[in-house]
Amino acid sequence: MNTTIKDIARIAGVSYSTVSKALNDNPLVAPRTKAKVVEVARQMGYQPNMVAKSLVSKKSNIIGVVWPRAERFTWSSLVTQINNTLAARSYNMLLSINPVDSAIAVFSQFRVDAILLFREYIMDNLQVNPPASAPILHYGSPIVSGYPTINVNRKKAMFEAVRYLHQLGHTRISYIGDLSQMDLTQQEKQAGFQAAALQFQLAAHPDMMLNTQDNSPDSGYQIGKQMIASAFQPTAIVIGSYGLSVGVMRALEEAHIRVPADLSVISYDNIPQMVNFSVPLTVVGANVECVADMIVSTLIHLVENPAIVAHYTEIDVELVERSSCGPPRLGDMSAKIGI
Amino acid sequence: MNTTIKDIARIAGVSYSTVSKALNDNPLVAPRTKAKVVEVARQMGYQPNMVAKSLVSKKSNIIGVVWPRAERFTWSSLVTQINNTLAARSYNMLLSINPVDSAIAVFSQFRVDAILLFREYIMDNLQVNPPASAPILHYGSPIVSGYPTINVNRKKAMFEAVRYLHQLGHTRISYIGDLSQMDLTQQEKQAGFQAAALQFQLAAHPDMMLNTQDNSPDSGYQIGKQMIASAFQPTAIVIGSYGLSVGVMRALEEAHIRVPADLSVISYDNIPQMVNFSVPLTVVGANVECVADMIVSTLIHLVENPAIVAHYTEIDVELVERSSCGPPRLGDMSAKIGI
DNA sequence: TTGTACGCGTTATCAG
DNA sequence: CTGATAACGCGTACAA
Repeated sequence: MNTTIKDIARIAGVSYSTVSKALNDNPLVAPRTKAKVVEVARQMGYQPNMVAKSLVSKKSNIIGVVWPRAERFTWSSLVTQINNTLAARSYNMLLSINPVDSAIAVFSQFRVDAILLFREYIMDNLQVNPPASAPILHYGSPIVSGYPTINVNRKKAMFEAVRYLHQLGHTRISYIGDLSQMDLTQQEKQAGFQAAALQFQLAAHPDMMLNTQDNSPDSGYQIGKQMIASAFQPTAIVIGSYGLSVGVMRALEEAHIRVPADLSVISYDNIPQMVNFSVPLTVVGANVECVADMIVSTLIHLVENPAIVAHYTEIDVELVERSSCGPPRLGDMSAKIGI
Repeated sequence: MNTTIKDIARIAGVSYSTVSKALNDNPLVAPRTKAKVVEVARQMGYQPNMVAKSLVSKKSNIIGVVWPRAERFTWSSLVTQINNTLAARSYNMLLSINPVDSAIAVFSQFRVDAILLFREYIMDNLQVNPPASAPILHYGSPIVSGYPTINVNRKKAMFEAVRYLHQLGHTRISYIGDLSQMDLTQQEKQAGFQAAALQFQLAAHPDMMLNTQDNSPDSGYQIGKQMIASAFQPTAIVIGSYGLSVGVMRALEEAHIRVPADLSVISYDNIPQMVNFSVPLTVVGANVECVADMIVSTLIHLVENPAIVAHYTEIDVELVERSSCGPPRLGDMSAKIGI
């Protein structure tokens, strides 16, 4: 049995309402009484029952996070960061990797203070029924959802990636990414690339846009080989995600294509793991700490301000220069392969 | 304002205790009444308040997981799996990546039903004070902690890895891993390797055991290069973790060492990502689903059985054969003659 | 079969 | 300053 304020009251010889006050730094209690109560509580190993606390205060200090897939590497560092930032503000995090609807239902039942919703696919149902009992913050998708939304400016990220390569002198640039219609975040990246291709008058070619269908290393590997063999022969490539980069880099190494001597590579996803390639990758993407800070402060704002109006916040990206990009090579790729 | 059973009672024209019964499939309520109540509840979008529920039932249906580091990839698939298994048994998971003590304190305050404790380092303090209000299950460390403990038999894993290589004909085998004294799980692996080295009379050499100090790809890379240049020249290597393998494989590729033609490689950590190397890695380690199942059922057992006795459960490992191991290269066959 | 009353551990509002 | 007492939403003996 856990000790309660009533137990403390009995031992300390006061009423339990006095104990409550003493333990909550309520000024309406004599310093001597307070000291005594605190001491007794300490001795008895008292730990406040948050369950009872939330029942009366209607606040749980828990943020529910709907996380579709924990294995998805790119987001695990973000979730970690969010948890840390949340802890610093004395909130706790309840994770669910169930489907959106059921996850929200569970969170509603536990009366979390707010819900953070990671979402990738356009077909995930957002019509929550019955409606959630807590404000929802939506992350990871560029559409207006009726909920407050935070999104990384992926379009701009890709635009900047191309601009960077263009400044280095590249004009034949390929895009390797998931071009499917389902995932809006992928579409944004694609759109950013294409806008830049137009603006900087890149060489156009049927094999310029390479569709991996998904973000797995395996698809990256397959499409990487396809890119190497294609007629387009780009001098630089832009890759849509970390997972794809893993596979593409494998394909490149197998074909003994040197990065950046033979081919410049830039990838989306600004995460530390990008250093762990045979050549550390230059990347574009939002800084994880930035995103976490933005998410957490918005979340807390949502909790504290009862009247929430839907809004859309865009997070800016940064380009992290490492060793995978350089000027275009002099001859073409096939000439180099013999070395 | 969320709807409560009192609201439902008013609309349905019954008392709220009847509502409670109807919603909990209590047989002491007429089918007609029950149907009506259920219908009203549905229409009003009623969601039971788990907070109030746990206050009275003293059960939260939450399992707290103390997770030192979410970035550590090896465990993220395990956590995912545990979450799924838990959900199937209608439990929820509260994650904390805070230090052990504070994480347990928070969980105690939320009155979680049980706590799962991932722990790596020997110096993490386990003397929880004040004591946790829920049973603790300890995972990931071979020592007896006073708590029920589940542990993977890493020693046997490494032994089997060596046995496998030995059967393939190898006698000069190196171990690349974290040999520091702090982390008991790493020590177990090392001990398993050394026991096998003795049993199978492997060639001994000062450069046989290579200490990476940690499990980062970068250390793997450095030590990998060191191994390549060493006087020992093993025909096979055993790697202590996924992270290290990432770095070692990079070093191998850079040096144009073919796997398994020039060098056989086997690694600890039985996770799907092991396929995503230039050559899919043969591995040893516990099956993640197995571990998750064991952990979850033990957890639930702990919750349901009030009197818990400390015990120690060991999980068996499996060897997953892929393409990174073969017979020693020809120049070394002389060593095999004696067998 | 249904309704009443109490308790779970807290906070908050009043009297004293 | 301190101590009753009423919520908070729900389950559950027990009474009707």
